[in-house]
Amino acid sequence: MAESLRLTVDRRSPVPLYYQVAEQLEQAIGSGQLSPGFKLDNEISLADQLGLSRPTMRRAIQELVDKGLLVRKRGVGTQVVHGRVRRELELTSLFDDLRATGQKPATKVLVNQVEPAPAEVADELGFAEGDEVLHLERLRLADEKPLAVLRNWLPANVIRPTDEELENGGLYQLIRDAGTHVQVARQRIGARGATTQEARLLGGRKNDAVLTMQRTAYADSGRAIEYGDHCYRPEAYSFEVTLVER
Amino acid sequence: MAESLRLTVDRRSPVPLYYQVAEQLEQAIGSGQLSPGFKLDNEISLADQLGLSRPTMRRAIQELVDKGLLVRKRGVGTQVVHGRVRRELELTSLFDDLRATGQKPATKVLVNQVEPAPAEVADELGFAEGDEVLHLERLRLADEKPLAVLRNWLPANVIRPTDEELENGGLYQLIRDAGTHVQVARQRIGARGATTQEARLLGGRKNDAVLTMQRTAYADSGRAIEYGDHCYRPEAYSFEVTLVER
DNA sequence: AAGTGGTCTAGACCACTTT
DNA sequence: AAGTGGTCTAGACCACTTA
Repeated sequence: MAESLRLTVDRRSPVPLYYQVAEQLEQAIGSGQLSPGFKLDNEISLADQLGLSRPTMRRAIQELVDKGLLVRKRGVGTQVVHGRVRRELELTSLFDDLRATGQKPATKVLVNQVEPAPAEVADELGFAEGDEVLHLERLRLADEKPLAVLRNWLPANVIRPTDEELENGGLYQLIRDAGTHVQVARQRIGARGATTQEARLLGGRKNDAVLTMQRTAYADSGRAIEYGDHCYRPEAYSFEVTLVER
Repeated sequence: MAESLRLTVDRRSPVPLYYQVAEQLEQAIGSGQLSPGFKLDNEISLADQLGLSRPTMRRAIQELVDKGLLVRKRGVGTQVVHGRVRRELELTSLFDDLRATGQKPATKVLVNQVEPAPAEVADELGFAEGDEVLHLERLRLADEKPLAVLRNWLPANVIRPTDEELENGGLYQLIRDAGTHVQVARQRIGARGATTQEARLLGGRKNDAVLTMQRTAYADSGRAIEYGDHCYRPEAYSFEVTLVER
């Protein structure tokens, strides 16, 4: 089957070649230009068409396989996955997520102080109990409606934001601005009934179901940079994950 | 810093070299032989020590970066991530998960019949409304206690299990046994209050918080192979995800 | 300046699937 | 037998970080 795409690469660009190709393929799939089930040319042929080596073309394809947009089968070929493409869970903050989807995020700061780490927090961050940590509690709103209660603890020497800084952007933006790069985060997602305080903040009743997420994030130095314990109004928020068999 | 590890590769083994190395590194991290914060030798040195090319060594390291066990930083090096390692969300069935963690899984079959696809299901599977699908409803128990209500719909020609087969293993095992390889699954995780029926099955009350998961799985042919709508007792189950910035 | 990971090449051989 | 993706090599040059 012939390729109906016009892929191009710009070798003067600082953007990696594999990334340029992956982006164009992703866009072609997202726009429907490549329909579900469409069979791509083989890797060597595609590489030749673009003037790339096979490993580079292969890496471009692998990016989309990892995202769940393409499937590969040895001896057979590479095909576009059937089914709709949804927005993925990424290593971005809720604040950025909301802004990206056109909802108007807002933040109300409830707690912003340095205090000794509670046992659970010290455990998650790899600290000793009682070491000083920055404790944040925020109510996150989207389009003026309460969405989530966000509790976070950070090592005291990462950031010291003002309430105003917390109201104007996401936590991860502040961490990035401080020159710290978050590379890995482990999340545990669950559910429970809302506490009285949570229900009041979120505008529901005690024991209403809330979606919960506990997260520990690590900087590229390998050290723990943040522990978060969040709860969300489940009518307004859910997590999406794509799993790929490798 | 010198490497304190004894990594070896067996070139006669059919197991890929990068995978052999990744496995040994993962085990060394998991066993504590490589402590959090430990700095690995650079890629070229490690490759030389093992008699591998740099791309192969690099791929071994990348596997563990993707799993969130290592972090890399250009100009600096590769380090073991601080913090505990948890079991990951993988493309396995709940049944296998439970067995792997030593809990005794059991299944009670509630529905096992072929019927016309409801609108939502047809939409998720990419079928026309009314096309025939296999509809399953199961109550999953762990150590004799109810854990989850599992509702699944599959194209009618994938499997036709007996109730007994469903009671003795996981759905994914049956799909694999039928020669179908599941490569990609998209999951949406949320929460809500239990319905009356769910509360009765799970041994709770109506409106108790339940953790929910909707999943669409795709075979390596790219076609949708399963849609599932599950709910879990949140005291007994949660999802874990590792996010990696690439 | 030295060392690190990030990208890229141009091949090679193999395992698996389909014809 | 032909075609596909999976693995692997032995280099190369570059960008970034640290000293």
